[in-house]
Amino acid sequence: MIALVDCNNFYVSCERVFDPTLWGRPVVVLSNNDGCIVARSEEAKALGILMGKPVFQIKSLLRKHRVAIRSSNYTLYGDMSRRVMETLRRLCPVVENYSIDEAFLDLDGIADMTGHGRHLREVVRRWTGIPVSVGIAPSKSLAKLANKHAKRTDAGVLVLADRDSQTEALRKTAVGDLWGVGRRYARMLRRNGMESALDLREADDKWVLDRMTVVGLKMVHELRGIPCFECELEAPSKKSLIKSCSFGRPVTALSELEEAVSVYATGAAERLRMQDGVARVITVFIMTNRFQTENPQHAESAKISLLSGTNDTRIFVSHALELLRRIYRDGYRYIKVGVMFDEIEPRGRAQLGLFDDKRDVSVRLMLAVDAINRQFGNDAIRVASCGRRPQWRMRREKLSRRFTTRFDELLQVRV
DNA sequence: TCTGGGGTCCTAGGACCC
DNA sequence: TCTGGGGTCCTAGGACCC
Repeated sequence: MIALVDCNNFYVSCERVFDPTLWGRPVVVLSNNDGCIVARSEEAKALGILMGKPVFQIKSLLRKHRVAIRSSNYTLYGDMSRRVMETLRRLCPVVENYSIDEAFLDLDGIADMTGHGRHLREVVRRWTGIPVSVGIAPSKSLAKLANKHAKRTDAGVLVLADRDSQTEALRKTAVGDLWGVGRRYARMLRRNGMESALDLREADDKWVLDRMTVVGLKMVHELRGIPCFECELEAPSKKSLIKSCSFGRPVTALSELEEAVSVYATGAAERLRMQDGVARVITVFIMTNRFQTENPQHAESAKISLLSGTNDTRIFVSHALELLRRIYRDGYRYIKVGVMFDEIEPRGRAQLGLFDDKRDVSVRLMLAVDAINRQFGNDAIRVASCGRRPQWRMRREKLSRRFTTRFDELLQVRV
């Protein structure tokens, strides 16, 4: 049996741990640049505030109901997520860290599933302050479903062990609410007369395969209680990596785009070295604001394949700048640039180029740079093209403190 | 004025090989 | 008139996830 532990309204819950005045009132957390709603408390959901909604469209609603607003604080959420996952690992040997706020647990050998679910819930709540829901079933897809229904119960735990309870839960679930059925598939399924998740479970294999590929077929088998997705203990290393962010305001000058590209290439390279990988393909893309249709639009990307993989920031930055200059056009109001690495391999296994020496110097230099930045702060050493005090940085006007990772931002309690 | 960021997997079709 | 059979690799695009 598999359990899915899912943190309730995770970003909002993180904010509430450190600010009790947020309890009992509507709270939303915004995306980067304070653009869209990405998390809502139950009270905010009850007001009809939708996920992904642009903030400027519901400004008056937010004001009218005195909704508390926070910018995304990923430093805080990342650290809180780590605490939740570590807590779960103490309680269960097999934990797959599925996303920032969800984990699959393998519960084989446990007799009292409901009791164990409650225990997980209580301990996580006590140790981290984060409320979670637990769904338990024979497959991941059914565990997801169980979790969705568990959220609506007071106990916060639901076990779907037998066929009857599964059938009942599937009957009550719209087909579009299933894990693995997005907007397009939902529309297609409804067109073919399938409204409930139960309809899809009963569908013909060949029919599903033809329309939803083997991925969809596996999911349908899982709904029948046949596990097709195992729990993965080790997080697989990334095969590609993107660093990109919208600007706080439109940018037209090449020099500013060059700074941004340098910063993103540097950041992506750091992440690459954290998984001890090297990348061979670099892509740079730029785009204007596609929602402002009255302005001229330009979106383009360019890429280059290196002869052999590298993790050297300097190499990435110089290629990325070259690619940017190739696609940049004067006179457009750009809203976003990004840097992507592909064909990532583990460093030890990477194929050397015909003319490479061992590149020891570069590897040792990057190790030193990372060590210095760890000790003295992230920007202690960087390439000069990153610029100083960039003007294009994203907006985060309602940012809470990094309570758990910075001494100078610790919560203060007065008695 | 204002609309997120970061990933994975699968398939079809074209180019190319012998 | 008539034009093989069997493969691999790559890319773009489409679907999904949080």
